[in-house]
Amino acid sequence: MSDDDARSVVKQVFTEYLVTHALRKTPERFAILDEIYSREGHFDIELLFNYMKNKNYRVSRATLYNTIELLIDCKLVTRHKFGRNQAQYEKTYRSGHHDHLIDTRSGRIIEFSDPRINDIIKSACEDNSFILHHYALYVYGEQEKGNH
Amino acid sequence: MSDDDARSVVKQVFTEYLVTHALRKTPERFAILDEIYSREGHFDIELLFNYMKNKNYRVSRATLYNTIELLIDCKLVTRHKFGRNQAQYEKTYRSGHHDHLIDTRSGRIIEFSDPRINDIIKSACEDNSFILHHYALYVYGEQEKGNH
DNA sequence: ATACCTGCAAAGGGTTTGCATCAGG
DNA sequence: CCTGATGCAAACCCTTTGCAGGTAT
Repeated sequence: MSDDDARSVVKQVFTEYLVTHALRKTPERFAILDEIYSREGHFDIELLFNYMKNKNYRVSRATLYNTIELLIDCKLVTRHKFGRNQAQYEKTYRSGHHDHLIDTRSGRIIEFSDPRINDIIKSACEDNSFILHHYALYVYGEQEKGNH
Repeated sequence: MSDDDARSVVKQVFTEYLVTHALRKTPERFAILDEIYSREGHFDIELLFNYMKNKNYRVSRATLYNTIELLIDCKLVTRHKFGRNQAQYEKTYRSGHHDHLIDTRSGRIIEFSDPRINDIIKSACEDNSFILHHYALYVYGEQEKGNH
């Protein structure tokens, strides 16, 4: 599946979500989705705001906050609170679930994934009659110098 | 080990930390530590502030924020950012590591622990030459009604 | 035509900071 | 004594909210 294909699938998912919830398919909402899916890595609202401003696409911060909430709800975007600061976001579709090592000195974030985590989550949910929505595993520490 | 013993051990740990880092052993710092370790469950700064005010122990919020930072650094307290709101804290000494299921509807938090998580963290750190400080696993979802 | 949505700016709320005062070493 | 710590309040910053005007349906 090409990148363009992925972006059109994502657009479909969002469209269906909007229809199902009787929400309007405004151009801003799709422009935001497209901007997010055209980039890699983490971002915060301010960064997204600047990305779009630099393309001369005018969106207000209010709309960004509003739209990202919808995207989280339909699982196209994930929100993280790594440090003490503002929220970080990332696209989720076709990125596969992964977790994060956070270097507390540099703030750098390394992604990793381990298939065993799923089993643990599953049993924790079963044990507590819990219906999973999503999960996040954050590992804080420091990366040794010189090896990377 | 009794509760009182635990509290005195914790006080020792904190004292050593302060000495090592050439920080002052002020009465406020120990009063805050003691207040935290005399209670169970999660708390935020505002709650802690009120706890102490109600005991007629005057501490400023600034000191609470400052001190809790030290307690986190010496691993006597853990900070969580479950939702979008303010930080939640909990004492860590002798509570054993545990993780959290967060009911996104009610906000209720259930603790669980799974020994397998440790292996996963360890290998993730090894693979990335990462020196672990701490980690947190958050599982978001909804608890089924009627079973609890 | 009717809500809903957007943009703007102001309000909000948790956390941090500046500064004068206090007190531990 | 000297420097770090405290308390207070103001500043900060990210996020939310209110309102007037615009637009999807």
